[in-house]
Amino acid sequence: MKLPKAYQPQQYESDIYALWEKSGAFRPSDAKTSYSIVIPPPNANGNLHIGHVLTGALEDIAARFHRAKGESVLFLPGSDHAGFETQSVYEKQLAKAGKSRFDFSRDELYNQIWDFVALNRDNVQSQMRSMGLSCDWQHFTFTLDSKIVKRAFETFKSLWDDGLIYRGERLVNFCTYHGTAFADIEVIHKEEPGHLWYIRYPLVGSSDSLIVATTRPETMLGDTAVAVNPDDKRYQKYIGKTVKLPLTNREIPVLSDSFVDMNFGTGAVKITPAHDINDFEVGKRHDLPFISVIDYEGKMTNVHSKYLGLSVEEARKLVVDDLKEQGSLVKVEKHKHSVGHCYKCDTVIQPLLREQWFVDIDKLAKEAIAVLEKNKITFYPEAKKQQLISYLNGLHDWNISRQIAWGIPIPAFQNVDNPSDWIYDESVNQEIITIEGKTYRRDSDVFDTWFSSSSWPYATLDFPSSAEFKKFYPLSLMETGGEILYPWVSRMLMLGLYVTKDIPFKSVYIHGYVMAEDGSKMSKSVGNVIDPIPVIKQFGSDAVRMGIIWGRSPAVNRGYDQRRVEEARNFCNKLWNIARYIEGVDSNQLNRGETKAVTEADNWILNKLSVVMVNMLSNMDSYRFSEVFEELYHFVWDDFADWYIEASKINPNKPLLDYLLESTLIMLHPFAPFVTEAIWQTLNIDSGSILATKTFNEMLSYDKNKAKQFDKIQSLVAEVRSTMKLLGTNKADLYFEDSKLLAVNQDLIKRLAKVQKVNEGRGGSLKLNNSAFRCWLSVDQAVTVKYASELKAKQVKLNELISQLDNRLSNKAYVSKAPERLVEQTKNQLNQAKHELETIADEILRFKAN
RNA sequence: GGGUGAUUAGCUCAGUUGGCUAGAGCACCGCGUUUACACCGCGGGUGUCGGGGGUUCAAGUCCCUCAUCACCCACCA
Repeated sequence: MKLPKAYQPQQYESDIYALWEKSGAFRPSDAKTSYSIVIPPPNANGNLHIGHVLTGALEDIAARFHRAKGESVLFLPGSDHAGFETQSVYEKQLAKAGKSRFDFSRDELYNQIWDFVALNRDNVQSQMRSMGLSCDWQHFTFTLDSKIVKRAFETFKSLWDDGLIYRGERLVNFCTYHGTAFADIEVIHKEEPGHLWYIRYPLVGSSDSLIVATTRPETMLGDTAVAVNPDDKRYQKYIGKTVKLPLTNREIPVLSDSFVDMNFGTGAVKITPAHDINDFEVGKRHDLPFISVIDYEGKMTNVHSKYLGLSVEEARKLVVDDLKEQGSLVKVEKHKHSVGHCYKCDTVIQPLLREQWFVDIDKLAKEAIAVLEKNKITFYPEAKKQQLISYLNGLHDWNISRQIAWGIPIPAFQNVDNPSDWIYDESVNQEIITIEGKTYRRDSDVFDTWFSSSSWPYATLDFPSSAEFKKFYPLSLMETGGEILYPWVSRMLMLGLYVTKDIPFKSVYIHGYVMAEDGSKMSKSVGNVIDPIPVIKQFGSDAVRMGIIWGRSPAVNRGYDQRRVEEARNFCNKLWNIARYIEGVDSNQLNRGETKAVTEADNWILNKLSVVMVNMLSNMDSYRFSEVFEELYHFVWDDFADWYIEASKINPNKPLLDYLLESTLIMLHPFAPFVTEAIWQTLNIDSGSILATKTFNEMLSYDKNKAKQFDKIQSLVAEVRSTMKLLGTNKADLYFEDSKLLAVNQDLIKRLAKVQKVNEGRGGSLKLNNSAFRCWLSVDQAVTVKYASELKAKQVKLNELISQLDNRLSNKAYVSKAPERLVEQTKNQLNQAKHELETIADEILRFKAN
């Protein structure tokens, strides 16, 4: 025997992966039909976690499945520089060494992070190999590779040329700790308890005053107006008047704007255009001055010297104290409100004025929505499509400037003598350039990561003219997690449509999260992140993959469950032992040479196999990974091992066993690539070939009637088994009458049903009533008493069923409206139940007579 | 404030266009050692499909409503 008793994954996995790579098994073939997946690149800065097994396994299953269908598959791996994410990780390291980013220039920092990332990149790749991912490593792409950078530049340029990019001074979400701006989506809003301060603003030239309510009193130092609703009768007389801003000498206008909610606070709102997004809009509409009173470090600026340089919190306290002292503070209420925080360091995000590059989103979003509404892209689950549409509908212009070092520099230069003169230039390795005698300075900012990664589906394929782009674009599948539906999927769609004039992918599959075992979210700070590598070492890569995808539906979060992994490990071993059994079957047995079905069982298993194959093809088309796996699992374990192999011990058909094993290995390979290949190689099935490149077997023909005969044998066996268990005996003989099928299969039934003898002819004291045959069991008189009570219970149940079926059939509406086959089926059931009931009634009478 | 999803066996969850007496794995109970496998085999399920209402011949599945939980989005000063 070449196969040892149990499958030991550790002994095979790395050799097998090396074999695959060496043989070029993962290179796209020449086949015309193509299938493509580009991996959502994991961060290059750390380790993969167990969630990556889910995403990787799903992609790999799809890739291997399509390879087995004979398609040319491109499964492209990559890793992500992950701009700000990675910089924060690196900054934490710096902090440990007692340094900070301010100790270095941006270029120095960039180079350091480059080295830091390079250390980790191989690690991630080797982890992906451990998971068995069948990626084409020759296509490996890093998000700072020149083709990705070049694509970002060109996209920026064409957006600029088309007037879809502008530089503007707008309010941005600014983290004063990290010193950079964020897109709206990167800000985490939290509901927090706060206060509502009511402040009196006296009218100029009158003893009257207006009272405004605010949650951020310190920003009053930057107020440039007070606004009321034009329909608010209380305040109409004040519109156009002027109030005096307390704590300052400034006088500011009272104006009307319909954005003001008459029912909130006092109905009069202080307007701080430089520090509040609504106020900013009001300021623009009414042409107000913009006074920044908070700087990029979160300190007070442009204010009276007593507040200058204070933090926002300190200033708030002092302003409130001063207002109180002045008598301007009318009252304070407790108030819950939503506050934006940096998603990385939790610092309160300040809306600050800053010049940034913005993408005008309107047209891009509209086109994306149109494509979605026309169902050009299939979503799994479908609900995600509608969510994406809603998101796109509410999208604001997109700030793509980041004030960090780690990222792709923005290829724009500013005229040092004329700040409004910006030009596009790709010489970003220079800080200063001279063109036509004018000196320009490079924008020191870098692109938002999502701006460059939006091109991932086509930049990786060398858009626009490569053969690969033509063959593999749009991608067949974008498989990713729900957390990046908005930041990434939406942008790949918008910019993909803009750049390539085509959808970037045909399907989007959103997986759920692998939660911790108790159902909570895995997080580094809680320390409940599961590292897949030790689990793979313990149970094998296949077991972890199958254990994780098993029973998971798209977009449903679910805890990691090690028991599933153990079960999957057992399943690998089951498969191993099926192979081991077949290996040991004497090849000089019957039917040597010709692969065809002979017995009822042979036909039956071929029928099962073809049903599984058909279902697999259709279910994989709609990415029902778990259903496909579960069906294969039950085919292998229940049908193949428990029934067919057991039956084949009576009538061995070695060529058919070989065929079944081969077909099963091919079908299961996408789910369990290592163990299937290990068996394939060890037994040298199909001399020297590699399973990973095999296509599905042709289905053998079989006789459906013969297959059905085995169903009958199966149910007889099941009835004998359960009856004997019920009686608590393992010693019984089976008698039968009038059945050629049973006569031929006496040995088989004896073995499967575990009776002592099978005899043709009348005999035995206990009639079986479920099966399609006239059969009796001979058992001791003593145990039949127990059986009688069981029969009575069965009688009750059958009566219930019969009346149910009777009712259904006497319902005219059912008979006339339900499909014919259902009505027919119901009739058959009724007849069968009645027949069974009669048999049981006879038996009960007989027992009474005894 | 808006939106989405969930609620099915002790546990974790399937159940696609409505259609067999609603399933899987685990757990649990019993029996078992036979040409592979104890990481095994055989047998064992009385579930108000969250509550209520509706549509239909037929509802776990479609509609309405209520309850609970989870997540997402949002500029109420």
